[in-house]
Amino acid sequence: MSVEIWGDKWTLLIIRDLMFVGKKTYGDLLASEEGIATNILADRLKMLTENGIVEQTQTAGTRSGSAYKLTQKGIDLLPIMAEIYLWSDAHLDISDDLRRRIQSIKDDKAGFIADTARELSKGDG
Amino acid sequence: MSVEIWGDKWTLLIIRDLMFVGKKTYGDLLASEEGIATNILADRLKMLTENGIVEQTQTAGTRSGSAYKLTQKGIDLLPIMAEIYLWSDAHLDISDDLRRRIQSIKDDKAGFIADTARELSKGDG
DNA sequence: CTGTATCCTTAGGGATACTG
DNA sequence: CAGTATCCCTAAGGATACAG
Repeated sequence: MSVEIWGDKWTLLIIRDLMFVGKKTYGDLLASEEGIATNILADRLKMLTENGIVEQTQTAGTRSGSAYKLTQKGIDLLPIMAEIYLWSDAHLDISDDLRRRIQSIKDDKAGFIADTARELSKGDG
Repeated sequence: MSVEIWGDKWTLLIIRDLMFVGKKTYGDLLASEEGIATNILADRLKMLTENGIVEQTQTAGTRSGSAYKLTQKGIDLLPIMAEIYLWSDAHLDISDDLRRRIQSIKDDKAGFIADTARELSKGDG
């Protein structure tokens, strides 16, 4: 039951950041609000890459594949994340800001997922 | 982002067992395929209870509230679990048996969720 | 900036004995 | 059967120095 992904705090936060927060680089992810350690971040990115959920952008020529992005398999996690947010909205004490952003999921879940997925797929190869 | 729940392997498995496997008692849960330790199980059940996701059935008079069940808040996790299963079906190497059971979610997700929720709510007080 | 390597500490958790 | 209490040990992970 994909416990590797759902049984780890940091993995979840990385996916969130790549999916919704627009983070792309190692440095972006490192600067997460929660303060992940460098070795942990590297370890999780490796695991996610090995599992085909994340990949490094190869802009062929650009030195260092510093950018990460979700693969289609990773993008397919969107419905799960959306449901997690909806549940959080209903049952958790969250910030007004987050609640406002969740409103767009409530307004049109399918649309939100489709739009976000399209955005994440930009420039896929 | 409810990292308590989604960042812990055992918590996820307990919810799964209560939600889909029909387990109710401490002993049932203890006998999980994955082999949870007694102290860990007790700890997680306590955490889930404190978070209002699980409650002990009080059959008023029956000694020892040995049965656990999901609260409404816990039942509301159903859409998330359903999406996790759908994702697993699409992207993971799972058993034929599990795939067969997921088929019923694919056939009618809303119906599956409604039916399961109703089943879990039986005898709520 | 993107990682890798090491060190060191703590907490998670397996095993198991024990209690109501 | 339903938990609690201990013990012990490994592994997760924070801090940080180092490397490409």
